[in-house]
Amino acid sequence: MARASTTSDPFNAIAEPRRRHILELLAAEERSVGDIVAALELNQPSVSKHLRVLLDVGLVSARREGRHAMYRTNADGLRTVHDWSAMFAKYWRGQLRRIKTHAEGQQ
Amino acid sequence: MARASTTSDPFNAIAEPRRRHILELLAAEERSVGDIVAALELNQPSVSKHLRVLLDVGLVSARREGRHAMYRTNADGLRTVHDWSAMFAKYWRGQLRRIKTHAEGQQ
DNA sequence: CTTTTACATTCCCATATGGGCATGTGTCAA
DNA sequence: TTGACACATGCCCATATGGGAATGTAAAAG
Repeated sequence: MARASTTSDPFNAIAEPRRRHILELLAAEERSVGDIVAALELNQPSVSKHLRVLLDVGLVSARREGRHAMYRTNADGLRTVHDWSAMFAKYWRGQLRRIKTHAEGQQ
Repeated sequence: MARASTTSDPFNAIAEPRRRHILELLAAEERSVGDIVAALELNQPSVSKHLRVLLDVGLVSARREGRHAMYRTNADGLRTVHDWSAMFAKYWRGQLRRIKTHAEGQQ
């Protein structure tokens, strides 16, 4: 078996740095493919392919406006990632330090 | 170009479901390879390879104890993932609902 | 209808797996 | 030293890319 598909889940989809950039770019505002191509330094086909992956896994939504394809990040799709990583928060050193600080404040 | 290396960053490393399982398993307590093999249903070589990837990217630490190799999750390495995904929190529908609820409480 | 614009797909190919199996290595026991 | 035990690596192979280039397609313009 090889590596799992990028469209199998959000974790695989965001493994690509460029896809993370795209998600960051489309988080605040809807953008056309051309805007993304201009913002990142990628060829149009590459951007379209990445958007396809993100669309398949549900991390972006698409809308057609005339000749323009408008994309937007579906932030809810990233809750899975956030929740998973949050499980480890209590083991962070910073967290322990915070707990320690809190405990010292109690004295 | 193909997909980036699994050891290039935490995002690529956690793209594998089995590696996420391993990280969950080793988050609370240090464990030997044999324990992990028993806990997950994987062959020993597969587990060792996944641990190698996690070690290279810094998501686990290893220690030698006699014939046993003890591994433990380095939770700090997941802060990158957590922080990144947290950027999208303000766009969550649940978050908006919470803001709305909060606003209603203000009235 | 033809052309241009804005994307989406397809092809080709080098690269990076991840699993199964075999083998090498380090450590403790006899 | 020999043998068993616990892992780590190496090999082989099917699979899934991701980029570049070329091509297909939908929609507005002329």
